[in-house]
Amino acid sequence: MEGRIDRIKKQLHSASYKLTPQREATVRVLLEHEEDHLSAEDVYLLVKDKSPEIGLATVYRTLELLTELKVVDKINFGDGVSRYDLRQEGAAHFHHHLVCIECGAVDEIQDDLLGDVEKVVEKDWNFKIKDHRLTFHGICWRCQEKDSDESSE
Amino acid sequence: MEGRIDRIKKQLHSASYKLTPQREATVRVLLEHEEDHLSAEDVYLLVKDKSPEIGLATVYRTLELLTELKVVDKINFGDGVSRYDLRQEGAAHFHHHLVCIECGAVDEIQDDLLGDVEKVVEKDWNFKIKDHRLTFHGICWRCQEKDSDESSE
DNA sequence: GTGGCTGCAAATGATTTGCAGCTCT
DNA sequence: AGAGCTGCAAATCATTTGCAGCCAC
Repeated sequence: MEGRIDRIKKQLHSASYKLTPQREATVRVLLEHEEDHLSAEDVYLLVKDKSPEIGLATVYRTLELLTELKVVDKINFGDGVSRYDLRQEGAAHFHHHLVCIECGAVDEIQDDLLGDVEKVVEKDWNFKIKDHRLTFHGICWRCQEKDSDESSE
Repeated sequence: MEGRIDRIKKQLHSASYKLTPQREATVRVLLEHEEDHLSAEDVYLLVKDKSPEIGLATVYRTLELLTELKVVDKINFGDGVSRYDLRQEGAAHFHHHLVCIECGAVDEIQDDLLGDVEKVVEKDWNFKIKDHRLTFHGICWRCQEKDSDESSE
């Protein structure tokens, strides 16, 4: 984890930004909650536990900065808030999401499933792809089990 | 177009809603701008041309209603606003989008490119897919031409 | 001592809501 | 007269911005 912070620090420096204590605290929260899909408010509350003086605006500014540097991706699942998701280090493309319409859980798919699809799009639509967003909405495995338990009771 | 309005009217009725003049005006605007990706404000301004008494809140309420009935899909391209996109009649799945990061244009792909990918997700992640969102970000064909023109000048 | 960075409070902008009035039956 | 629907204005919520102070080099 320290190594990862160091690398993010270098990324900041090479874009002439500093890793201030507030920024570091924010990054640490993101690293500690890599599996989650935190909103700015969520991040703010978590950072506040460790660094109570931090302001919400600073968190927003830091998240914006990290988005710009492609350390995180800003995503939107259709509720009113933006969520921030750490990129896998070195990942060429953004991972995909499975959003459960019953329980709201969000799972990640790290595999790149779109290789073939992207070739088709680049060729047939003459579109030079830089990034993508793919989200499936449906029923997660947990809810499928839960549902079949209930119906058999 | 009249047929389509009739069918939407039936959909509303079967969910015990009425096709009021304001709702009809809103639906007509959506049909006339099927290619576009209008925000609520955009729709409001266009409806206002024909029916100046309409209120913005009514447009929001109508768009919400149409989303619930799956007549339109609410989408979000990462700018702060929701956009509303008519579903193709009878389409099992939502179409895909190509967002140009240079000019902002949004093109649609109606083909279902995800058939194989969905099979993999359903099987390997045990996820029952109900819908999806796929958006590519990159350079559209128009900007690619424009860019190469400029560099050869 | 200057520029980057911060916290706070105020501003903004999209969307939602409360409510009184209207419409159609 | 009742239910559904509307327009308006006010409220709400996420996010952004202005600004004075602070900190590190």
